[in-house]
Amino acid sequence: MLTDRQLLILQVIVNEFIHSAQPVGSRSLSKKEEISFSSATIRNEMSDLEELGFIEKTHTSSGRIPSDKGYRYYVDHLLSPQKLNKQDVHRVKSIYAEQIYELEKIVQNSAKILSELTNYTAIALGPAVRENKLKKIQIIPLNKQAAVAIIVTDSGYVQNRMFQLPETADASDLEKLANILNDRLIGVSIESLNDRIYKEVAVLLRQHIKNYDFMLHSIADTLLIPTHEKLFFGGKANMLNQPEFHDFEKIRSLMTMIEQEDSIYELVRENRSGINIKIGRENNNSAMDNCSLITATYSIGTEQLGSISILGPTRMEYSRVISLLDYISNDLTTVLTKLYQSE
Amino acid sequence: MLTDRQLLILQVIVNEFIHSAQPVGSRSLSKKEEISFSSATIRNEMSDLEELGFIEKTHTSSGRIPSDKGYRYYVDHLLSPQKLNKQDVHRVKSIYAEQIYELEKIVQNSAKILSELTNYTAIALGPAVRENKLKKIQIIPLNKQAAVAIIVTDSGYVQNRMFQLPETADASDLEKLANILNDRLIGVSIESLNDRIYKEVAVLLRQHIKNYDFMLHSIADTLLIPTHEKLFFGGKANMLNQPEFHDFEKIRSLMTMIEQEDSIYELVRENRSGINIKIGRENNNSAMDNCSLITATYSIGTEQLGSISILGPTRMEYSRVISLLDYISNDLTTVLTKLYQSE
DNA sequence: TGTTAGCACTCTTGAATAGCGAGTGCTAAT
DNA sequence: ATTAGCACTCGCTATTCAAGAGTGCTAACA
Repeated sequence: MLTDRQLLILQVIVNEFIHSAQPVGSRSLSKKEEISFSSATIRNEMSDLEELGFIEKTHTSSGRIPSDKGYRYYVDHLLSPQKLNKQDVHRVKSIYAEQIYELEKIVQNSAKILSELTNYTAIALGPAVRENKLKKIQIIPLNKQAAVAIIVTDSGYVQNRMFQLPETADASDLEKLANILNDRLIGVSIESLNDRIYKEVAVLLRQHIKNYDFMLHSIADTLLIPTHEKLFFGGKANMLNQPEFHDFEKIRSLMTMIEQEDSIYELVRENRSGINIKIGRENNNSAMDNCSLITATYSIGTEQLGSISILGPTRMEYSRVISLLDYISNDLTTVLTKLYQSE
Repeated sequence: MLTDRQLLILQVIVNEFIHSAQPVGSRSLSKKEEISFSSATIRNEMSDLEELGFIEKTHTSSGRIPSDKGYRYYVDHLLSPQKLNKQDVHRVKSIYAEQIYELEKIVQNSAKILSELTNYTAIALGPAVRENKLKKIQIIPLNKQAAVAIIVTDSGYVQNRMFQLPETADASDLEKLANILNDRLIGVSIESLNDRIYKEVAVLLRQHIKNYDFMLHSIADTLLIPTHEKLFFGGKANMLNQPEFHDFEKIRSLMTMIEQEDSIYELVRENRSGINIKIGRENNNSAMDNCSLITATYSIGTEQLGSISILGPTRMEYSRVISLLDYISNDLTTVLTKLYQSE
């Protein structure tokens, strides 16, 4: 196990590197207030810490930087929680300042504010309606060829999707369709709508509507949920301000990765509630080797809805980011619960 | 005026630079097939072209690169239109391959495909509903505190917006509200909805609904249109692959600018129908000094709806991009008109 | 035995220098 | 009017050099 002195040194190294982005050497460490022993002692300790894998050198005679393992230890054991200052809290509260009631907009806004507060990139994973139950479905005809289906779920999420009509459809057909759907699908989880339509609704459609086949596929397609929830970003360009990304190849691979929603989704689909931290290679994505991802989940009541994450360099201000994310996600949960929980 | 030989040289310089991104010198020019005179002659001509402002040097003894003015002349007079090849056409058609009927998704998809085809950044300005007429408005109650208003415009655009309810509101109030709105607002342009509500609807609300004041503001706020139409992007990271943006400051200022929707909107809100080309400083935005923006508009019927643009380096493949944009925007107009034009 | 001072050594960084290659402008010959 | 020839310029790359920061090791010290 590490001695107290080693822990202290590790902690100071990480803190220092987080703020300077420069390898930290024994001499500059020895000048720190909290450190009362000589640079030679520090060198010995650092040598041990390196052997244990907590810190590394960038070249033979450089100062040390924390390794992924070092950050991991720091995050797990050495982190002192930071209280948000008033400006931060005020800023977070401004998420709800405008009168917004759209769930997605609130989430999107959170990502924006969070990225501004941290100067890192924020990623919000939109509300998962997958397991929501259908509360209401309404059909509005648009013209001869198309109509809109409006879906309301039990957690108050509303979506409208357009679908095509068979040539022969008339107003009464649509009304019948709406009635059948409402009759059969209310209370059904969104993810199984498609299935249910083919299994239960099909029969009824056939009885009541001519050309039911076209209508069937059309409405079933429409109610298919997308493969993943929406992603919202804030501060995509912020990483350009981090010194570690002055390396052109690094910034390119990161930016290219961020553009591919699939890979981001892969990173962010984290289910454990609370705060999750992935450091550097723990993300299993070479473009993320120099990045850490901190994720917090938000819910309505007890039902976990989505997450909000900060993507920053491994050298990120863990303490601040964790505090912010924790605060925002709790806040978000409270607000959303109040706004949307069905009585 | 320029001599034929000068035009030829200008054209070859631009073509060459577009493909190599390297300043082009007299000797390499003289080796080109289409050029039958010596490098010394070319040097003289280039000297004249430089004096006229069409080309410039990067340093005293470098080859020449086109100036903004040079590109402008090239675009206006020297461009040979390029026919799309089969793969391109096929790719463009794939925009509509999936059965999508959401206007916004089609536009978004166009931006994505276009960015992939060009390797530049695509920006689509979403449909302007501003001048659309309200065709139908529907209110769906969600819970005690909130309801959704679904707005359908005459061009088939559907949107849902949530709004808050007064404590006292009951189902019959909402029904009344919906009736009043439908009675009074159908045919009214979306941009003047808010106004009309305060001027006409207010009186009626007062007569029929208790606590009408809260309801009035709530629904009026909800129907206020956003300050600008939605923007969709494709290939934001593509510019990282352009050699001119290996300069860190350039890429940072560009990326930061792209993140600010307001400035993009400013660039893209171009009303003339057809193809619009802005080269380098013509964009009046220092982050765009090394970029050109080519914009094409799309419509439903004769009503101009939005635009789709390509943002690339000034050294962009104008001919190809123009052909693509022209094709896509026409296609888009045709498809949308067929899908959405109200009969 | 743990701590520290001292020292030789390593490596990065930035500045200075030189040679190469591509390109220009000018002049004189065609 | 065109072109060959030539001196000159500038960017690019490689090399060298010194300064500075840091390390590891050894020997002395409390």
